[in-house]
Amino acid sequence: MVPTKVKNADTSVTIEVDGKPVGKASAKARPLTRIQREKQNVILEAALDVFAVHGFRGSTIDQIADVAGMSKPNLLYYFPRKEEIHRRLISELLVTWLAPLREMDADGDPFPEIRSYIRRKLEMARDYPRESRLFANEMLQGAPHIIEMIEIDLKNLVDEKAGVLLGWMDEGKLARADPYHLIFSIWATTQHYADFDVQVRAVLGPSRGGEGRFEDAARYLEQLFLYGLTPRAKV
Amino acid sequence: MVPTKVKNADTSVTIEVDGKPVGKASAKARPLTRIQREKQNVILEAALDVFAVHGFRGSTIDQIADVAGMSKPNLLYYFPRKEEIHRRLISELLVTWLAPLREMDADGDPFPEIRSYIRRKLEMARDYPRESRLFANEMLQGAPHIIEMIEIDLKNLVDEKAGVLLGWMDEGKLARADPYHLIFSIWATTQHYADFDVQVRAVLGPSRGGEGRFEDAARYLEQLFLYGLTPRAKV
DNA sequence: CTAACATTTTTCCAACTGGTCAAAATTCTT
DNA sequence: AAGAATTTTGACCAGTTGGAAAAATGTTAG
Repeated sequence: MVPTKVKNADTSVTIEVDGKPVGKASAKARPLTRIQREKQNVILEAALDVFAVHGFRGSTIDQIADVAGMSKPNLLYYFPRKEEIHRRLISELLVTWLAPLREMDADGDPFPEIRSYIRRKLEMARDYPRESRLFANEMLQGAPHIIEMIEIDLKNLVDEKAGVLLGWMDEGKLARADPYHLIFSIWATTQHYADFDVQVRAVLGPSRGGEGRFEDAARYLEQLFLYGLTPRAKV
Repeated sequence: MVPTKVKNADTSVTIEVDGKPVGKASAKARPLTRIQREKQNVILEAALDVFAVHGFRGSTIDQIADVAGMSKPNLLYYFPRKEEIHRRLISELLVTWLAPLREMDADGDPFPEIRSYIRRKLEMARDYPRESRLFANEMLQGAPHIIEMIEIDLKNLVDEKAGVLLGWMDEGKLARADPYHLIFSIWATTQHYADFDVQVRAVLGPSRGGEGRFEDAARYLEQLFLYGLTPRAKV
């Protein structure tokens, strides 16, 4: 009874015995060829385009293959199922997505730290809007594919950073406020510029809806998080 | 050549002449029967459930019919096409959605006004999360069905309210800040609790993720918008 | 150059999709 | 209670969808 290699192109090589899959065989997995690496990236790029707009169910393999410039069966040669593509995108995403928060440094001072956290998130909204929308789509659906990661990895990270924020508050360097909702409000206000981009642009109009809107947003948010909207004596 | 009534069940009765639709005939439209009103509502409810999670393309008539507890052809008797259902939901939505902002009163004082605007939006996130998600889904897709309404009605309303905010700033009752981004930040922070509900709950954990989260959010946001995060001497 | 492997294309399929239609069942009106 | 109108159902259809299989074509290490 000799195991049979069924496919190589996919990252996760499937091994069968008597026609039944017996799990990944990392030992047997060959290194990806040049073409495999390139094509997988092309596909993931295309899939990001499509999934970000239509969500998982609303996207079709045909659509993705079309954007990727290849035939559907050819695409399926690299990712044997639609879910596989989505899984890859989503899991890569979470790492990238949490990076800015990870960088928030307990040894720094709260305002520079929060300020640059907001900046980084805003830059991500500007430079990676598709990723933001992919994430938003997943959330809207109840995060079916990443709920455990959210409940464990994300929660742990946020718990830790909430602790950092509380520390700063104890030192009197930061106003006392719910650290969790503080983090939520940073997420919300920054990702809004990616997820609701159409609305933002439509409301700002042609004159103010250009690239400058991110600078305006950064300035405004900085003020909001620093001082709120209470008028101050003199600036 | 006598016009023929083709359907009555739909709100928009179609009249045909020689088999070609010649537009709505509000004159001929009979009042909806009891069953029609009831069933249409059942369908719209079900569709809201489904569309809010899966978006337009990702939702199927079968799914909606299933949730509505009727057969697909029966559902199609009331709404002859999928788009019709979606259109109805979306257009009803926009009216409801803008109501809280409309209520912001130029003659009031800025802080009570902004404060209750935030409360109202937060209540909507709590009580109408499906509507919020339907809206978010539409935005993520680039608002294909409501772009003109966004560009005209919404923009006009926001322009007007931005004027109100600027007025308050001129009077020195409100810190000078970009009024458009101010409004965006209220939208973002409040709708976040509907659209990213899973995440919020997962991060807060069972202890703090209960219904109380909306009260916590309200308290936090109030502080944020009022004073920001700069520590104040004494509360 | 060629055998072994990787890639691509062609063809196909079963399940699902949005939607039609006529007949049957129900409800309403008189 | 009967006839008319409305509502519901079941059978059906053409197009789309995710995916399988195999043949055809490319690529590359020896």
